[in-house]
Amino acid sequence: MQNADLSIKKDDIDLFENLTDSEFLELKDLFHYKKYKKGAFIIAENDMVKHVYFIRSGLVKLSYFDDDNKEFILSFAQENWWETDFPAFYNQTKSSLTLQCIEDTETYGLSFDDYTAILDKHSLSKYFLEKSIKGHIANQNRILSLLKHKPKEQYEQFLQLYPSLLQRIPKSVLCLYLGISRETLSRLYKTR
Amino acid sequence: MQNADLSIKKDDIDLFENLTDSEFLELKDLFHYKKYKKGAFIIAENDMVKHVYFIRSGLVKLSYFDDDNKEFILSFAQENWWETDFPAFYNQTKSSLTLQCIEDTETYGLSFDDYTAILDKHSLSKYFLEKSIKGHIANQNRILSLLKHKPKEQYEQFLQLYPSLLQRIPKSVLCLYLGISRETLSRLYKTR
DNA sequence: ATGGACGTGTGACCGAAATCACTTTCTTAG
DNA sequence: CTAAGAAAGTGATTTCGGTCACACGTCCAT
Repeated sequence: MQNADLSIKKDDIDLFENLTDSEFLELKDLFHYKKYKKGAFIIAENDMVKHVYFIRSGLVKLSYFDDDNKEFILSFAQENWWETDFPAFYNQTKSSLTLQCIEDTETYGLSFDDYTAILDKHSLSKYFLEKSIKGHIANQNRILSLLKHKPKEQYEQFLQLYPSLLQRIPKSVLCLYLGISRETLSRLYKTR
Repeated sequence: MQNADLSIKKDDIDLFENLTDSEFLELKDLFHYKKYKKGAFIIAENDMVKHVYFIRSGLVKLSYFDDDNKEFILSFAQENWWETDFPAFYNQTKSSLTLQCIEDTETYGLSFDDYTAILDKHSLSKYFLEKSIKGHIANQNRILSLLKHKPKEQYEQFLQLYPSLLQRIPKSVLCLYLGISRETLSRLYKTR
């Protein structure tokens, strides 16, 4: 009924938190709402990657598929994270990764052109820098965990860092993120 | 003889490229030059991490040592990269990582306070964002490589991405980055 | 020049985790 | 409610890469 229900609100994206009302009004129309069903692809392989996506609700996985179609999960992204195939997004080329929903997911897409256009405004680059640093730290933890290649420790680190995600991600998917086989993962949490 | 030789120049750090002369003059004294010998620690374990370091010349490694004092290398940083123990830097706490020189290295240190103070000036946050995104993409490539855990592929990817580094890094150090043993690494490039 | 530290190559052995094959349990759509 | 498919558990087997042990070469520093 009310159009207001469909339009973006100031508290839909944490990016808007520090903006004045007029700054918010200036930017709000650049963020395009879209809803995806569980299993749907936000980015499919070889898509042109025109947007970076803010996850408003739900859970997605960013994956690479090798020549044998074996899947490797680069990251999970949940509420309040920005995700996309960054190499493809930045170079405006076709994706070599896929972004697929593990749950029903709501996103706000921001196009590359709009992204670059607004970066200089209202300390948005500072906002994205903070997000990026957080991601960098998370990635370093992940790398360290992978370097040790002790399945048990990896599982336990994941358990410790993201306890809530454990319930939302099937074990058969988690193992693609941890880099261990489904079977070893299955054997892990019973022998203890 | 000449003081000028000791003071920072505009082309010492790519950060200054897009600044006017007056903007440069305003900032230049915040960057503290320091020279390290090969093997020296820029950050030792449990140091307070007060600075982020711009590598002007040389090569460093960012490492974690586990309880058995086994070393894992999170990243190499060479010319024109910024490096530090980011979790410790951002929280201004003691480092759990070490930053050690593989070669004689020249750095410009920027303190946390100065860093936060100048972020809002002259689109510096945009500069750091770009650096951060590049790091993010590099990290994702690394993660993917580690997930596959095929020593051969990992070595070849490193070879492809950083051919010049291969000559500068001892094999016994490279293996700590690739997450494979010195012996398997040694056997790799002969069987082909 | 020589001895020690360091980096590297190589063989033998072993074990942890991948793979394969199958069963059981849990979901979900009709 | 039930059938079909997805997810998860489990045993048997194999294999890749780690560990151990030792040899060899090179580069400084005394």
